[in-house]
Amino acid sequence: MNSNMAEYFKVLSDPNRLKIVELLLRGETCGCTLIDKLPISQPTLSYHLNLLASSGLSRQKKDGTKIEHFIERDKIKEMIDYLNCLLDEEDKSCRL
Amino acid sequence: MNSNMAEYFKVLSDPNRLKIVELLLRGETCGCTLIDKLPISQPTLSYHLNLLASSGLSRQKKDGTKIEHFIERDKIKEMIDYLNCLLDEEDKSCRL
DNA sequence: TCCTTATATCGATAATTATCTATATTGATA
DNA sequence: TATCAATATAGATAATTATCGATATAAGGA
Repeated sequence: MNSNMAEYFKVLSDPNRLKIVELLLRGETCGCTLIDKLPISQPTLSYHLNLLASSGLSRQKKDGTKIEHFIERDKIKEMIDYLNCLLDEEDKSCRL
Repeated sequence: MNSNMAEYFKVLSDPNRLKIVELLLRGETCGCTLIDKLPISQPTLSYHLNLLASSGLSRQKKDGTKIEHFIERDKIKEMIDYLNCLLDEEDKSCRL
């Protein structure tokens, strides 16, 4: 169960990337609007958005010259399940 | 709310450190027993255990020559709350 | 007091990371 | 086709990170 977890946590471990995740989950979809809300350059934003996608935590959809980004909510849920599992002393089926 | 989150995620983002957290939550308390279950040297283990404590995710208690380590379960709960908050579109009180 | 066990510190290092500027590519539109 | 907007790539870099071996410290027990 924890196979990908360290990697997922790593994705959320950078403040700017975490902010990006928050914004994507609050309605933003486009790098072109994210860029104005972050203290980073466009190439750096591109780097983060790619990292997000290649970790599997987001999915991309091309729309003309734009790219729409969507957080994979199920992956966040997996993280929540994992953490609950960590805290759960009873559930032996909770394979770590 | 997300003030410490990136840092907490960073603590869990290293596979060996995550394993340490799992072991501490499954009954281990001592570096001296952890060391046999991890593919790292004693100084590296010491480094991770210190990082864990200085992030606030664990607490230490001296016991003679040993040191007992305890995960702060409330901090893990905070992480769960934060992630739930991320996914929750309704709750406006969920300040990110 | 010496030995043993647990832990910490030092110094070094290879790898990774987040960042930048400059430039290229891609696709839509005037 | 020339231009513009969005994104990507290249190349460089400073900072951070996880790791090690060697050694030091601290505390308990024979």
